[in-house]
Amino acid sequence: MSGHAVQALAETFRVLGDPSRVRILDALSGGELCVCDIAALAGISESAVSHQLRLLRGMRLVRSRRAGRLVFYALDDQHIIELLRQALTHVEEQS
Amino acid sequence: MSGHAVQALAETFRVLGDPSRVRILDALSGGELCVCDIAALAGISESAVSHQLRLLRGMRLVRSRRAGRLVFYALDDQHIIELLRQALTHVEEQS
DNA sequence: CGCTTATATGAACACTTGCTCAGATATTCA
DNA sequence: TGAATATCTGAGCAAGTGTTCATATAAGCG
Repeated sequence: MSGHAVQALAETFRVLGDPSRVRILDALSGGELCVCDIAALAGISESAVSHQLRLLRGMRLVRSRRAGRLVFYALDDQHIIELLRQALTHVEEQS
Repeated sequence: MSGHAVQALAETFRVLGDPSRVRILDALSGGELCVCDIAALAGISESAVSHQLRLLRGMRLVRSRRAGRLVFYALDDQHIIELLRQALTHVEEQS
């Protein structure tokens, strides 16, 4: 495996390796949501959600769309959701 | 998704979210190796490898077997390798 | 037993991370 | 325009992370 591939792999997993981001992505797996609804569903402050969304947007895992005062976010990387799903079956089998 | 599942998912991804650990798991994907060979293949100091191997062993991702002065490590979780493989195709398609 | 080699371990340190808080920006509506 | 609402942003901080270094443990061998 090339050094670049190692870095990219680790970076991908690192983004998924945080409970808040997992919650956010899970919330978005049901469809587009505005920031305040993500915050409510994930149980995180709106500021913290906003910070994380910026990170996720930077990594092209989510995309945003403004509608008036609201900004809607949606998943923008089907592979990531596949990874989440596969890992979920893993942790469920494990315990 | 339950709170426990979120925690378990994030923990699983967090372990994979470090270049050294990715390199170690990649080295082991070819089969059982002793600590010094893992260190040489992954390009990490033996001490650092030992620390990471303890973590990986604690999470049941690898298992160890002593043979004289050597300790051989091997992958102990096929799901994790599947995750690595799937993520690898992801990062390759992405760029 | 002493010497050597392989691995494990603990402390210390630099660096990163995710949060909160305060304030900025953007948009709508009266 | 001014007030209200939604989101974003930067600074600061407490907690966590991965490494190195020194040392400990374990096993083989003379």
